[in-house]
Amino acid sequence: MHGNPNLKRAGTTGLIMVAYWLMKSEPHVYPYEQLVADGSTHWDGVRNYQARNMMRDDMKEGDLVLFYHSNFKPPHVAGIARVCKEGYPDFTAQDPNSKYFDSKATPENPRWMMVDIAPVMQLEQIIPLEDIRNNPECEGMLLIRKGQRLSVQPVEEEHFLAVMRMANLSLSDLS
DNA sequence: GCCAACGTTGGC
DNA sequence: GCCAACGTTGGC
Repeated sequence: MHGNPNLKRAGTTGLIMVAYWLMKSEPHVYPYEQLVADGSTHWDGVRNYQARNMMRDDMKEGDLVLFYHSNFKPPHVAGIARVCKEGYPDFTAQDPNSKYFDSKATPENPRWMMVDIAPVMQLEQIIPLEDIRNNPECEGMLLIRKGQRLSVQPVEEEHFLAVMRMANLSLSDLS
């Protein structure tokens, strides 16, 4: 039960092993601009076991993240982020004053986990969901699978690179 | 605002 | 362990 056996962590540069993710945020709640203003943030409030498991087991420091704005017209990728702190307990689950409070979460069994992310680059032009859906290079991407609603999801390298190309970016632009 | 898809809960 | 009911997600 440890780690995702399907997760590829192939080294793009041959030196640094990076995996890719997509994280959804509602811009009315927490937009990419806020991540830039904050410098980094803890990704609290995820209450889905699949997403939790990925944050707990699979997301590593330096992994790259497509920061996605959901519940917005149009829904879109707004920027690139990176994981800057690996999985640790989501303390909001143990805070009775938090809207994410979960009475089953304890210090011994925190139940929910989170990672920290930091901004890497805001896209000069957002990439709308529809453009991703219409891009043959993005075929098979979880984001555009019917019924898919995971707020944290793995992204294959070829798909990450395809989205980057849509933004006229390459990996070297991120360093 | 609608609603399909999905995850969780809880009775049995 | 099944599954109906319910709540949430999130595109449209």
